[in-house]
Amino acid sequence: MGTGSRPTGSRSTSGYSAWRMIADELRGEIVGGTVPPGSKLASETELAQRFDVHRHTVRQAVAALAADHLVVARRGSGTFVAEHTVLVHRIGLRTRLTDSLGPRGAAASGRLLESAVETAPPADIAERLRLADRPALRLELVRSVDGLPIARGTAWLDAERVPGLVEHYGPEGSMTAALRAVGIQDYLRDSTMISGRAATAAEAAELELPAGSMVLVVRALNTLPEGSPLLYNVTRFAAARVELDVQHSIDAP
Amino acid sequence: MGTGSRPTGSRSTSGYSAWRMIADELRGEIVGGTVPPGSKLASETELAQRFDVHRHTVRQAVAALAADHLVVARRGSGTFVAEHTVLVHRIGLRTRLTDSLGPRGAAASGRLLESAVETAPPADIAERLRLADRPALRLELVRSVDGLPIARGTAWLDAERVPGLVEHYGPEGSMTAALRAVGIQDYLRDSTMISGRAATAAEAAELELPAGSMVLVVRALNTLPEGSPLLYNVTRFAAARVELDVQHSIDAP
DNA sequence: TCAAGTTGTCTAACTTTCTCGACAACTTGA
DNA sequence: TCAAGTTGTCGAGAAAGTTAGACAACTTGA
Repeated sequence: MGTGSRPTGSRSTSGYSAWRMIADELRGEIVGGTVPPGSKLASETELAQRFDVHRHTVRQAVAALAADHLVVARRGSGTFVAEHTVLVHRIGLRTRLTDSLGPRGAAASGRLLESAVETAPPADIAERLRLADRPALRLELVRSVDGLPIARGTAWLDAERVPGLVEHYGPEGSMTAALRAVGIQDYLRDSTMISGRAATAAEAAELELPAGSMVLVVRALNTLPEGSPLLYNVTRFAAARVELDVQHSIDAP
Repeated sequence: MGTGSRPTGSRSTSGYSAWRMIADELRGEIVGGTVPPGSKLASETELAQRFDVHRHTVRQAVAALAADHLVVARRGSGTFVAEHTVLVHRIGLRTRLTDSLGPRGAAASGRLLESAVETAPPADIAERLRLADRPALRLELVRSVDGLPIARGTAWLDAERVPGLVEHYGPEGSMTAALRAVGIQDYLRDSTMISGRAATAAEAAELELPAGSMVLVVRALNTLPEGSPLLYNVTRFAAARVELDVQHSIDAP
């Protein structure tokens, strides 16, 4: 670290560079609404004074925000807060990833990375899907909007209940459509757990995120209307690109 | 960075130190269930080989995990995955922060940092609470469990609708109890938005987190049973300590 | 046209991180 | 008891990453 006093966490700031902390600070103000979209950010000189660092350090922070498409720098005139383009993912009783992606949902596309039948799935998966000793079907998925990856998911199903599912998982990558093709018309969201952490290297690569980016981990169990478990999903959303909208009311699809 | 090949994001790994990436990797495996609680982590020598770094670098990563109470190192025998102690926060139609904190909810305590009547609240707040030109009451809160801060919240209310609320917000810090004291018996969760980002310096300090830690931002609007808005909450949870449990079914309080 | 203010680029100095080696302290099982 | 394997500690050198200062290129408004 440098010499001056600057925003400092309570402990162990070590290894977390000044420009990163400044970027976090500015990001908080931007997404928190303190600096509205379209407005001009304080100049690099002013920000350097405010955080008591060299202008170049501020530039690095601003560059990071620009890489996230949060701001746009224009030489000669200034740096401006971009229009917020976070996607909104609805979570409700009848959540479908495909049709839940806000205004730009049309451009969404899913891609099946891999599928496999696991004869010995992890114990927690087997328990949640009440597999007993039946094999599990595992799907590895990536969902993108406008060419930008949004989420990396792992889906688990009872392999014997959804024969031929993989063949029906088309290029648009709709789980709902694939399930319909194997005779399952409707399913409901049973439970949803949400947590957050830093992305692993593999996740960061697959989501085209810089190292150390945040992911929102959504673990969801979907059941058939009569209650038996059908689909267990573990989805890692790029936190910088997605916001989750929890639906409480009795479901308006 | 060093010379060897190691887990590397798709772009801009710069400034994100090797030990941090290794820590993210191990954290992903631990919370993802690949390495179950109680099991022994690979030895520092093995991990150094696996990530192609010096043992000292691995030690720094493991030290970070130990600071998060995710692992416990025992000299002579090894490093072990700790029992998971994340708190579970339920989010549902009748969510109350006070009574939603899993098995250890009893030890929870809230603290009022500051309260103020804002004659000119932010536009988005005024709109959500349908304030017109009435003043808003703003409460700044910190919630801790076992002495460890869990969440940092900002609550907004219509100041004229809840006169004397602050005086009733006791040392246990229950919003529900305070509202009851001013005559509001029941309220419902209307909408909940969840996002994630790195903590700002102030948030990290208040939550006693290392710089750059992740927060889950939950923005919730609560209404009276008849539908008029009552309480707008912006709560930042320490992602390392809390998991959100979304309740979909018709509410079992 | 010009001055002031802005972002972009370059080179150099600095600080931190990472590497490397060696040894100590402790636990476990043979 | 002992050997093997583990985490803990120390010191010093090398390689990054980070910060700093000066100047160029561009925009805007007077």
